Amino acid sequence: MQLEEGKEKFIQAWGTLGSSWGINRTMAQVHALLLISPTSLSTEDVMQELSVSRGNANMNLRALMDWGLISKELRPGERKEYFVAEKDMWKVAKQVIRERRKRELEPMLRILEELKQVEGKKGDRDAEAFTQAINNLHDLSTKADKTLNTMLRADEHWFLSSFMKLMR
Amino acid sequence: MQLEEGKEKFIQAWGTLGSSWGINRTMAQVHALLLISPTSLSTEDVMQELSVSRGNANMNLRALMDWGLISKELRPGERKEYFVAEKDMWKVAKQVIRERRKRELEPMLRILEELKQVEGKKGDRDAEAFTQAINNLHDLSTKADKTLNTMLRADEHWFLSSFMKLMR
DNA sequence: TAAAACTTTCAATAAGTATTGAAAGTATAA
DNA sequence: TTATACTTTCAATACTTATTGAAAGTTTTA
Repeated sequence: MQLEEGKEKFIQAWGTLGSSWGINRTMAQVHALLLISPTSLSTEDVMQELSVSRGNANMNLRALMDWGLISKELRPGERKEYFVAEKDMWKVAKQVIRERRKRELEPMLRILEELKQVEGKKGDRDAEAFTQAINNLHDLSTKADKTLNTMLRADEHWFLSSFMKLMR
Repeated sequence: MQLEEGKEKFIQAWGTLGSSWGINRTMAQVHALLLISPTSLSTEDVMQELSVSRGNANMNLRALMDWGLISKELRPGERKEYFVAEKDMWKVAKQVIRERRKRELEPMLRILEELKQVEGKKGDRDAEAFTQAINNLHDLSTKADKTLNTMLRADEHWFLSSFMKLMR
């Protein structure tokens, strides 16, 4: 396969994967583009490469900054802003985990804690099933939260070798 | 908080969480409804409780079956089909991991393998950055795949206690 | 201070996804 | 076999989310 075809394919695939993870397609494509780019790119470059409007490029570049997946790079003597992606995939994965934990897991934990306070007549099957489900879910979520937290503190070597060895 | 309000809140929250994970809101809500129901429910029950159409209820119940998160329950002497959700949250989590691994991680691995074959002139920075990114990603994905595979074989006790102890 | 070079916003619109409901399909019972 | 009790399908439609592009905003340079 030729390089251009490969790039195209990768950008497409990353965009599709993003969609099934609740990430807007263009955002994932911009990320893919920057991941495989040896140099930093401007908004114009992104518009050009992906054939998207200025507004769209701008909005998704900002979103990627919010997620901590890319950063601005200022070239001396130039006014335009350029963007680079973090290239270390383990760092990328950790950052995504960190953000989703903050944006989804933690709010869900707060809701589950609130729902543990639900009152139901003792002996009511509905109330018992509810309490049971909420408690189990809260328990699992708490454990997942702690596990993720630990993973995030671990470095790649630890995660990928010691941990792997232990697991097999 | 009263039981009814709690149920409502949980169904809403689960639906919202689903959306940010690429899962259709109604599907997540049907799942939530069954998770907190002490008895199995029919399509009619689901339509009633969530105020959705027959078509919608049917389609999402099927999708949940495809994901292996709920199953049919036939009541002796009744023609109608009833559905129950797996209540063990660890099993639920494992099943979701299993499915997403199959539906997303594995296809992505196949694509990355294909993209490792991309030809680029030696010394071309673009080609080198591309190859580098693909290789790193393939490497991380393979490791994640193996780790998930191992996790799926582990039982709850192992995962949540031995593993947790080791991690801290 | 004004013009130029850029970035951001946002209302309009397009594109994508989910939902409805009635009709068609299927299986059981009479 | 026909009627009944369900389940499934799917074209039309509603709803949600993403995208555009022009205008407004901001910063730098002359």
